[in-house]
Amino acid sequence: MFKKSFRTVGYMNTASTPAPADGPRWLSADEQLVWRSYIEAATLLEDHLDRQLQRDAGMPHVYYGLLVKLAESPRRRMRMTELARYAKITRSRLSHAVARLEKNGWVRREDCPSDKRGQFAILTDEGYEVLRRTAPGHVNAVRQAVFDRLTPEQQKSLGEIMRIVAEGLQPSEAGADLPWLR
Amino acid sequence: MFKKSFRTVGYMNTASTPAPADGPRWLSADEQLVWRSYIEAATLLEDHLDRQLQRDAGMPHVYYGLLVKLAESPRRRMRMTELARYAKITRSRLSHAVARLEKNGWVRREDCPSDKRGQFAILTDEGYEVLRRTAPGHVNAVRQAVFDRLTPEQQKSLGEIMRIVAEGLQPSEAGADLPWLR
DNA sequence: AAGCATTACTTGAAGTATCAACCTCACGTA
DNA sequence: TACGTGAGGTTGATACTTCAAGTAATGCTT
Repeated sequence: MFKKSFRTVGYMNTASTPAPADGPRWLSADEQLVWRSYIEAATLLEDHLDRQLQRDAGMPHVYYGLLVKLAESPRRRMRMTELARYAKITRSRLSHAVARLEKNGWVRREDCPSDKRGQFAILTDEGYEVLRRTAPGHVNAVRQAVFDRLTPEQQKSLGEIMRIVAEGLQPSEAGADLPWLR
Repeated sequence: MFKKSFRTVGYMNTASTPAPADGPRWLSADEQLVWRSYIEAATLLEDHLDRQLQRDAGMPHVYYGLLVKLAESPRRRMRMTELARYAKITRSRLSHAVARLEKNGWVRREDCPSDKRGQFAILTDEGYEVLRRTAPGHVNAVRQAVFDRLTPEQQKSLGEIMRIVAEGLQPSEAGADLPWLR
């Protein structure tokens, strides 16, 4: 004898009867495998890169990303809110992060002349130097973990897929699920 | 006149000369775009699911994953180390996590009879109930963010890609880059 | 020009993650 | 049996993230 609803929690419904039309749409067995692979890879990858950068550059991956954005910006500076938007993190998180990077001497702040509420985060020479010194090792880690293992088609596919997912989650779409407000 | 090495930090070398054979292999423009899409999507997605679950289930995504693993295990229990390995997190992190889930009454610990060092993490009825109640909403969030936006081919491709990346980062391969020790 | 909602950003507290150090027990070996 | 090594797991300090609440400047509206 079987329990009536063996494994109906988590992601999958393995009961023999199909879910009711108005009930939850569980993930299929295939979808579930895809999702687990994604979670596992994403977890391992973020972990791996965090460790690599913590060891070689003395900062977590997100912080490294902030320095990169600044390095790519004109005059190596960016408004706090804009930087937060680019890095896909909250302004609060950025505030704390910049505070820490400032302590390291890798970033400094400067008031925005045209908007007295505004702040620029600016990559210092020292910060640039850290980036220059550690970038090769980091790129290498990314290569080894991702690009060297994928065919060109897979790389292309990954790009398309992630672009779609990212677009669907942009805060710009925040109101898109509240159509009654439009 | 151009600076000699414009933008050689971060991920890309945009200088007109190719990198020396023994120098860092920067990401190509295409690779860079793929990588940014990945980082953005992964950041946004993890954030989105964390918020969704924090709001609806009172716990972060990782913790939810632990409950799911336990729910799927025989007798709803798993040894700590095994659970950590499945969830791709460190034992230390798991220890802290289980301590918190224990406080919530969703998990309890039990000594392993055959190995006095060992501990089982066990999903309580209350924990199971939380899962049962919140799983539909979570699956829905995953669907909306990922599966509903991808074609079947893209889903398949995503699964393959992430499986490859995950495999490359398994701790089991930890010694693979130390061939001189074999 | 005086409200008043909004934008830009910061702060502090509480939650979670990481790292190294630690304890206990298991197991092979002498 | 005693020793040494390693496995299973926890702990506490420190770092990072999140959330809610805060300050201050902007700009619209009347």
